Amino acid sequence: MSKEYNPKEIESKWQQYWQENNIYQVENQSDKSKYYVLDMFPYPSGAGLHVGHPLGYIATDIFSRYKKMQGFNVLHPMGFDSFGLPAEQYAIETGQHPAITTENNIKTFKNQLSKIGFNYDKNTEIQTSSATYYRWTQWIFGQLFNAYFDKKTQKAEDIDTLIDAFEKNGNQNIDAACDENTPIFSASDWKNKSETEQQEILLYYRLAFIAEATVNWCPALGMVLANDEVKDGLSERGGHPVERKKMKQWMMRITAYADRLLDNLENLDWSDAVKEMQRNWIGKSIGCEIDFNLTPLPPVHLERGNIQTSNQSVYYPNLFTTEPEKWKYLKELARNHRKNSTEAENILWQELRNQKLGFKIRRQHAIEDFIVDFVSLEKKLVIEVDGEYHNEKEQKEYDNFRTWTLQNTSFNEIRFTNDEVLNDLNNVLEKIKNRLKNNNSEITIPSPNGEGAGGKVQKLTAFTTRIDTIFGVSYLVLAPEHEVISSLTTTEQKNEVEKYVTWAKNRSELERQSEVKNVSGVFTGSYAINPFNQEKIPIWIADYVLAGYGTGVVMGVPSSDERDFRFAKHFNLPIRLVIEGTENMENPTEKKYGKMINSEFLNGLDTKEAIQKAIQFVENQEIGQSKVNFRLRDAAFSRQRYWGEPMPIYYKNGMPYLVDESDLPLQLPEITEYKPTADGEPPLARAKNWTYKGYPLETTTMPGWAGSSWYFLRYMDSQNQNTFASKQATDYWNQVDLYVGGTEHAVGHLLYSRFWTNFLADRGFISFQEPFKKMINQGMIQGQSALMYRLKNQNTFISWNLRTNYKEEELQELHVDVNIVENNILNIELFKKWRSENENATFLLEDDKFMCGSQVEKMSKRWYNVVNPDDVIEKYSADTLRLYEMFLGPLEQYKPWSMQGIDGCHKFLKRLWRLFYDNEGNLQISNEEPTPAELKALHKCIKGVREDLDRYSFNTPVSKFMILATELIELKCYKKSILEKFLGVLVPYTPHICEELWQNALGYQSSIYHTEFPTFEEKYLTESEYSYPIQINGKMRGNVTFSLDLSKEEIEKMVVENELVQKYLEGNVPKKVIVVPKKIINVVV
RNA sequence: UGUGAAGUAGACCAGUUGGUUAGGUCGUCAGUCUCAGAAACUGAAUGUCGCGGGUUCGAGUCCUGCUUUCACUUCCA
Repeated sequence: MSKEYNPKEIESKWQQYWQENNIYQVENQSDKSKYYVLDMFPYPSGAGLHVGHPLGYIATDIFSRYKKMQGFNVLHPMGFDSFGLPAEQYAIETGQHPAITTENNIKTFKNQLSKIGFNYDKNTEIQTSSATYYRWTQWIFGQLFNAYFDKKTQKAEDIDTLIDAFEKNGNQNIDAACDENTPIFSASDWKNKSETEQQEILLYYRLAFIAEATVNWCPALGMVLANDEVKDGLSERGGHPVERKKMKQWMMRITAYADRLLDNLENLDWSDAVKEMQRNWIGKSIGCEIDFNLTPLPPVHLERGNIQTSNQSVYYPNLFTTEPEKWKYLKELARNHRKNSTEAENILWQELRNQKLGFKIRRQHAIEDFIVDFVSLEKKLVIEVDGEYHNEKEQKEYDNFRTWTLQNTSFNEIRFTNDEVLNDLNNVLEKIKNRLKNNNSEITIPSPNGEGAGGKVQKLTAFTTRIDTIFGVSYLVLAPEHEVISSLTTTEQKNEVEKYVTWAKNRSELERQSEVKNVSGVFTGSYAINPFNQEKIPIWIADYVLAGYGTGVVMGVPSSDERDFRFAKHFNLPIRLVIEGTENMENPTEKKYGKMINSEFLNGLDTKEAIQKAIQFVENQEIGQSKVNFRLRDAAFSRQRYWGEPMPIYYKNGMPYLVDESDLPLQLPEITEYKPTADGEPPLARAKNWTYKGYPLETTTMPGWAGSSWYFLRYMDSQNQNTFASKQATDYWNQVDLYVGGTEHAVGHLLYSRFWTNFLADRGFISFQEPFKKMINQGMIQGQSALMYRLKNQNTFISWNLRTNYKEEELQELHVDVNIVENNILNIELFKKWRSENENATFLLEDDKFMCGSQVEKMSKRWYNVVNPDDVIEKYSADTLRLYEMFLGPLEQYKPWSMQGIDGCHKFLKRLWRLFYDNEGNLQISNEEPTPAELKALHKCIKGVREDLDRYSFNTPVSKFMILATELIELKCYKKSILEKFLGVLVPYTPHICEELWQNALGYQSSIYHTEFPTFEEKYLTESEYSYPIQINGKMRGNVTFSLDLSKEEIEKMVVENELVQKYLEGNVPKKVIVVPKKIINVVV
């Protein structure tokens, strides 16, 4: 019987053979070292696979075969993330149970996979929607419900520990991750609470908890989405608009793990891109919260003067800054003060009097209840000189009270110590001058504090990471949603503010994000006081401030923040430079770090020092504290859906309780319709008797990421009935050694599964914190669409290169099915059949062919560029498909699918076949001893392939196989000892053909899969002689052969004497001779 | 805006710590086979390694500046 390479016959044969012999079966206990390879959990969609899907599976299949042949016990399972939206949507539309659709889809999926030659241990397969699986998803949920996070130990602990602590000491000494509004209570408070009240408190601490939260509600999908499921204000799935809505929700306290999730990234062998995305998503920023007091409305009785400024008349208090009644008493006091003034006061007075600084300064002047040292009534600046006693606590309080009062009267205050005046008078005068110049009292509009919300708002707290720039603050901005807005808006500004807030609130998330560059905002009319220099700064509202981040209040520092800069420019607010070197810059925000200037006690410090010193000041003054902020929010866990895991929760007096472990799984009930109920309840509300022990059960289900957050653990021990996976199994298999999948899960699945794994480790169920040690993100395979032109309104198609003969508006560009185009040449017959209207079309040809154009875009049905792997296998073979997908390029890279190269791979397999069988199909294997040249070619290949695979380079071995085949053909080498090693390195890539040749051509009785991966031996690559390339001045001039036994010096000597070298030397003596053994010789003239 | 990746023949990719005349596949061309074509087989040609500087005996590889492309990200104070 003659033997041809007939893939159809051999491929199905061996697929069956492997299956029957169960050669992929995994032992769960072994003395061998383990290796765990995993593909990202597929969702079995109904659409079937296209050629891009198996890319990662082929790579992992190759890698697990490689590892197995190296003697590892390899776990490489496959299963299905089978809860999900498409099946449910289909159920809503057709009434068919999602379980049935899902089952069918999985069947198709598995069928397609097995055709490619993948084989998985059947016993390990899991499906998230089967009760034997989700029973444990529910159990883990229960563990999360019964746990809280201790911040001191940075670990999750049993909730009972917390209850014990409450009973003994209340919660004063507890440092745990909890709700912001958790009240403080004592042990007796706790004991006096009812059970319901106690449960309510516990919800503030549980890692799985219910809370009123603003969620992303998608009305079209009828469900709540997690932050990572929303893109640009639209749902990731389906692209429906998403709105913010307050709802009671199950949540996961992932924020408790923010620090751990961030720190652990360090040790993961993942791409920098994904790590960076996770870092950004967690968004840790270390900063400082700082209070800004508001300037209140001056008491009415002070308004007795009238000062004419440039163009308007504003009321201000004049000389008489206290009431006549008070003045009677204060007059005496003031006189005494003048008589007994300190040395410092006297020295300063000499410099201030007679308008020496350009303004009239008064001495010992009474304001309200106080007598101030010096004052400029015109600029409303009070100058105080403090004696020693000002450092005492009581005096400090008194001073603060006075400062407050002065601010009430719209006076500003500048204060110096005796020492400063005595030792550094010039500096003091400089500061006073500056303040007199800058104190812009003319525009002062007093804050309405005392009106509106009853004057309760006395301060605003801002969050900043750059407290060092505090002296550059020229305004405050609030988010439009901020609740204090109404109480601090002045009557004059009320209309404008209301208009703006309404406008800003009605803008969709999408608009807000896409119009980043548009500056908008409105002034509230109120002012706050910079606690560092008592300066008065206006308070604005702008939508570039997000209510959900920090405190919703930003201190505007136009000189060092891009957005603040734009804002200040737009609204003409002052820009104060605080960093050295920004003085002459058009945009000072381009230099963000450096030495501080114009910043009083921070001057001269660099950014880091200044931040520390400023935080110290803030904390000493008790006007704020250093604070760490995260962008990460707690994750919404409820879905108003049917096709998901039911929560093992029932309600007693409105409080959630866990279903007993022994009653798990809580089975998904059968219902007749999968839509929400008429009054908006989730579909589970339709279920009959949806109760537990007479209490109502939770009606929302778990999100898609619940099941996929721990599936890699179940694979380790998928049949276990007693636990989610035995400790023995998880200890043995440990982390996933190689995880392959797309980048689209960068912040969703990959963050949640890290969270759950960390949690399970904390609770002692497993002994490692991180699920995936090494990850490779495969690039997408893009489609290559075929394009053609048709004359508008005519049934005439134009071959591609003839299009230039027509005007653009005469032509219509169309996509054509790529499966009927080969090498850009259209198969006209098939095209006519493709669409009935093409039957009678006219074709204008070039060189008797109809050419198409091509374009790379996403592989999608819409563009008719989907290539189905089944078709490729039908036309070529599964081995060809596997080889070619790897050959396309590096795994991580995005690359277009093109049929152009696939021929080459197919030809390679045919050439391989011909090494075993001659043209007539006769076996031509010989048992001769191999020659050194043959061994060298083989071992060069083995070495290369091993090195490539060890660094996860899957495309490069392919070309090494091709080179070896070509070399062996050239050498006419049909020797068994060489060819069997060749099959050994090749079998992970093309298992079918290799198994066939192994058993039927070479005559082995058992599977090639059980052989060892060929090892490389250095001795075949080393030679006794080496033909050295000779360079003269770095240029190649020829080759000279030397024995490898010669020393460098000997070679040097011989090189110079060499004819060839002599020719180029032209009688000169070489300056230098470089000999690199086994590499090169370079002669420098 | 930031982060990451990448520019090597007509196309898609290799090129490991600097070291031979930069490789593989497709395509192109020629030959064998054929009445002819397709297929198959055999062979050949094809490169300013994005641009400019630098380091070195020697640079596709290291450093630096510029430039182009792609992916993800994007008001986080």
